[in-house]
Amino acid sequence: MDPKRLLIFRAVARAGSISGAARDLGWTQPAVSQHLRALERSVGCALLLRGAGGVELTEPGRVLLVRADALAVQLHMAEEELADLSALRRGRVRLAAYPSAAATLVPRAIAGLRSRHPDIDVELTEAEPPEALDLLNAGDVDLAVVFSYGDDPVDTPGLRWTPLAGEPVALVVGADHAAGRRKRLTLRDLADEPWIVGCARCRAHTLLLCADAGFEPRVRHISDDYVVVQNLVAVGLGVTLLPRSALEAYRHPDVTVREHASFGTRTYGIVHREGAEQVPATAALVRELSA
Amino acid sequence: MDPKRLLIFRAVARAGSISGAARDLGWTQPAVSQHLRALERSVGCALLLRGAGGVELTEPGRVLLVRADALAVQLHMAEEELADLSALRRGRVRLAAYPSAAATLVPRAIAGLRSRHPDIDVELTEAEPPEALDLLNAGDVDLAVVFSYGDDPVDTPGLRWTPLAGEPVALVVGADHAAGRRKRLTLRDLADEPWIVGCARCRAHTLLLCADAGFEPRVRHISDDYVVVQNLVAVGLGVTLLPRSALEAYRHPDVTVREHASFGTRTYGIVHREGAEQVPATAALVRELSA
DNA sequence: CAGCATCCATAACAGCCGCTTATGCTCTGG
DNA sequence: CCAGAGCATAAGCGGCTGTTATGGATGCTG
Repeated sequence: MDPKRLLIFRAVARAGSISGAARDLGWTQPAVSQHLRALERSVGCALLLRGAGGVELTEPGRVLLVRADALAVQLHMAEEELADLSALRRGRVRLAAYPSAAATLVPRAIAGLRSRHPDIDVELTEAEPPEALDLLNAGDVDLAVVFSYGDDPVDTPGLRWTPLAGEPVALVVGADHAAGRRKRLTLRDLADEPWIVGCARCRAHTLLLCADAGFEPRVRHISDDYVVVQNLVAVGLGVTLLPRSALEAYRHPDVTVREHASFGTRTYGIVHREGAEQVPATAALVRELSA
Repeated sequence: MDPKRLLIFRAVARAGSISGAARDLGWTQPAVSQHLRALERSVGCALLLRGAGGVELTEPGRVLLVRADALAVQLHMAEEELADLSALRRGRVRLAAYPSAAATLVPRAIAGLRSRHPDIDVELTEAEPPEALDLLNAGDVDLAVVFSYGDDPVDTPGLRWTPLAGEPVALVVGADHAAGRRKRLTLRDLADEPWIVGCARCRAHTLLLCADAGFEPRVRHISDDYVVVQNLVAVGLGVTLLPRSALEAYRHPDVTVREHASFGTRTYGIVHREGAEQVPATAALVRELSA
């Protein structure tokens, strides 16, 4: 049974005549008449009695009308819901972000989105870039904020990487460390210090920079957590490199921070599945994050 | 939004891939692919993310799927219900019948219908022919059992009259009436008796027959009710003409009944709106009544 | 009571939707 | 690295789905 014909039948029942339904539908009368004939043939019994002055439903017709109404309701609700989603009157985005972004960039973006579109829900999951990409691939999130040190962080096909901005990486030493008082501080100056590194990517970046500077750092502590790392530095247990956003999110009073081009930059950006940018709520959050 | 495309979308979501849905639908993959594109264009956002190995729903897609499922349910229920109606597994017929038919022919037909199709409901309204035709025209009943004295009882266009059978009309006199003992009894013999007549049609028939017999009857009592009429006759308050079915429905012990060709015949039959014979339950009852 | 308006059905026709075939691309897995 | 599976696109064609044209039946109305 063709649902389109069911809706035409409904229009006829509603209008009380075939001609009336045709006017309502913006069609000609024979078009409606033919559809009705086809519908009656497909269901095998008369749905309406033709008489002068209009039509009247038979018992099967009345039964069918109930279903046709329900069908129209579902269709209408579907249109309404999608219109809401498209107009950002409601929606949901599942976002993954690494900790320091989750503490700085992301809250600002969510607040901006909420002010413009109060009924868009954002579900945030904190995850380091590799894990965030896994979540994306598994379909557990729609969007991920990740960082990279220059290279393309995405290796899986089907994912799209959009870099947003670079942030300088800073050298962090204890506040009472002698190096902190130097006018020009280079990595080389800290070749003999114990080093603290973070996740695999950050660790690789540190090792690379140090190698360029001509030494191999002694890695004493490992932690992803920029609060932990700064506390270690603050009490003199080592030195480290941290991107600006981590220091923006949390700044221990007893550390000294030095930015310099030689410490490199970290790029952060957005990753989403191909096509996800077509989803209104996701696109809206992307705009907020890009702003 | 085209409901057909909604169902195609549902098939894709269900199959997990466009190719799979195409196989389920017995179509080729591009056909489904094109419908999806059209659907996504019409709703204005991506409904599914294409990836190697299949597709995955977006948030709008998941929302839409709920509606598509509901739509499919309604469509399926509509098909089921109409199939039931067509197969006479359920249904309803509203029937009007004049009293003596309602007491004889109709109960037999309803019983026959019930034995064959237990879930067809028959709603009986007792009504004399003119009123029955009004009920038909007003759409309050689907079928009417009416009688006539030879002429076509239907004057309204859009109604179809199907005579079923004729039944002899009998002369009814009191059991102790002298006329009852005559070998050959004619109307002429009762020219001086008080007469009892029924409804307008029956009355006209009686007057016509008497006029043919050469006299004008003195109409003393008027009643549609064949029990009332026979009781009047039984106590000697008059004579009357009654069709055989009225005497089959009720036969007072103290009346004498004489059938003769000269008393005429009454034809009973069925009237329904044009097209109503296409309604399964109505057609089934018509068959029972005609049997 | 004729005449007109309304309603429905049918026939014939035309355009476009909708499905097919054909082809190319990407990604996966052995 | 080469099938195998999945999806997109282009092009073509058949048939569905509209249209116009016409006729019959009913009912209102002057």
